[in-house]
Amino acid sequence: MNPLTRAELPSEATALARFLIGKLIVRDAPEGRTSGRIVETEAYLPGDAACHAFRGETPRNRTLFRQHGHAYVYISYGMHRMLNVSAEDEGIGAGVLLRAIEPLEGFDLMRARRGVERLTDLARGPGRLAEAMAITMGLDGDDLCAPGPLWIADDGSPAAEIGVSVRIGITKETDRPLRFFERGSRFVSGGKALNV
DNA sequence: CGGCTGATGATCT
DNA sequence: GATCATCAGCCGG
Repeated sequence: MNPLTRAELPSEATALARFLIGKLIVRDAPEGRTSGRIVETEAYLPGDAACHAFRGETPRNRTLFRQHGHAYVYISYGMHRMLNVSAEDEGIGAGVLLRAIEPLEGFDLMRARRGVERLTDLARGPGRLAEAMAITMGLDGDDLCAPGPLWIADDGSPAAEIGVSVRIGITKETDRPLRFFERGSRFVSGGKALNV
């Protein structure tokens, strides 16, 4: 398991969203380590009305404007946290939403946090992923390319076959093909029709 | 299964 | 005051 450096990450949101499929996200918490293979992402681009950065920088979305490879965390529907990766150069607001992982380490910790047993229910969907990985608002702004509580890595596993679809659950710019996923994975959200 | 709905609060207008 | 990158639970077929 090799930590990813910033230089290895594409600094364009669509390319980064594709690149992250099959990579690892690792959470080192006081209770222990949980990690997973990223199997589903969505890109939110500069000039994209669905992107939180669309109306300019605010206190909430400021990490979207940081150099690519920082964690942008926010709360959705008052209760779910979403984990994103800032995607472009300093000053350009764009991000990649992590929507699902295939759990690799810390199954029981994830089960305890989620309150469910089934492996495929632990981190399928962005809210579930964040809960399983104990993503808190305190992680907003964390550098994913540096040692710390949350980081990304490559385990050298073969490149997955990547499927593409429109993004899920948004109300603007609904026709853009900016959702990426590992084809056929049981750990992808959105139902059978959305994993081919 | 698929479809619908209530929960719930930060954020911005 | 409206909006919202979600989820679990419930209902019907």
